[in-house]
Amino acid sequence: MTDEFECDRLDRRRRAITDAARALFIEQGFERTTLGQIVERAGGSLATIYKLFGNKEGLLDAVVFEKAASGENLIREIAQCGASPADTLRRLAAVLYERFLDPDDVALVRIVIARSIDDADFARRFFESTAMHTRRALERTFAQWEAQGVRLRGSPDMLAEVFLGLMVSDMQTDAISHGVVARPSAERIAARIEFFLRGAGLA
Amino acid sequence: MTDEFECDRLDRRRRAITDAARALFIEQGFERTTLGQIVERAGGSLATIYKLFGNKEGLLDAVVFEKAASGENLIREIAQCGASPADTLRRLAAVLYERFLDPDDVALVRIVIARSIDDADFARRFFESTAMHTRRALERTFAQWEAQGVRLRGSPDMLAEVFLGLMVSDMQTDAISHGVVARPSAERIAARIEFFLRGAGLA
DNA sequence: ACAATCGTGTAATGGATATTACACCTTCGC
DNA sequence: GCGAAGGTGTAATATCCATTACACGATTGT
Repeated sequence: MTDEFECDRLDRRRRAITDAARALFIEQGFERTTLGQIVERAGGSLATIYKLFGNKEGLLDAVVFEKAASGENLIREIAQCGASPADTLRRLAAVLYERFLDPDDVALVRIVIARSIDDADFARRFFESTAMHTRRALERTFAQWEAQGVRLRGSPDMLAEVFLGLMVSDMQTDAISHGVVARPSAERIAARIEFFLRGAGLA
Repeated sequence: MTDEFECDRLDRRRRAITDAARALFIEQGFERTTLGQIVERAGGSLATIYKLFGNKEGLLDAVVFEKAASGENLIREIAQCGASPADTLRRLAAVLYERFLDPDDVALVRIVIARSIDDADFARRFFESTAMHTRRALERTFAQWEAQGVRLRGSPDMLAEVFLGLMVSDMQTDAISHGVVARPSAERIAARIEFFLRGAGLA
């Protein structure tokens, strides 16, 4: 009896392996994680990993890009709710913060940065498939508002840069400081958004 | 005849080694750089490295913290020129950008992040000895202005966070993206400062 | 000039781990 | 049930590099 979730045994194997690999990479980093540990946790065998992913780097690739769904859709959804620009940005900030401060995400970013020392192209692809899309989507949103008659102080691309910079710098600080700095409180985040709205001429 | 710049041969040796190590770390990263390469470039021998630095990590430590002079003094100097808050911040931004976008600095930050996966404490010490000092110095500057009667929108610590966030996010983006994103033009930077001044109620 | 101190060059040592090879055994279609 | 296709577990292979050991030669103070 073939379960519909098991139609392809290889798919299940692939999943089990990437799940185990992701967990181990997040715990220990890429270099410290041995293929042996992955097999130990996921079952299966070394040979299967090589068959499915080519080599260890192929496995990292699969892990990183599997969850690299960009914030693009997120932004589009929230932007199309029809709320005022200020409210839209407030809601957006809350959602993006949640995402950017997720410890697992931060750990993966750390890994991408570390890996990028040896493989610059890897970092570029990652950046393109995540932050770049998010930035462009936000830029389009600002441009759209402007086209609808909203007066903005600053160009859409500068504003997108700054807005994301305000969100992301905490994640990046966290990536560097490894938890020295407490994550910002809700009040602190709110204060930043109001700051942004003033700067952009929206409040 | 002992040259005054050569009073201690060990000091010269130490310098030659850290110079070679820094260059190689920046070029190739920490892991890929072998002690053999360092000896090859600096002369001397493996035994000397172990005598002076204990082990490979000790050498990285020396390299990273030797140039980790914080932006603290910089901020104090510029803040005490007596210019208006707005002009002080404009000048500060120019100087900090110069510093944060230096490719060698970015490469070292990448290395610190990579290393922090295995040694969280290393990252913490780095962060404390650099960004943390800069942040506190800026915070004190804002507080001082407030004490002198300047009206600010937002608390000194929130403003310091945001100001540095605006400066630093580019460096960090660069660290991640490995040069995908063009570094901001002077105009772009200027636009950001004006944005900050509006947000802080200084313009 | 002398001897002791200390850096130098070379050559082990030792451990870790990605990658491959190979001989079983399980699974699935018929 | 049967046989082929393909996972599985184990055990090499092969390399790479930090670290240590050691014997030689240079430098310095007297």
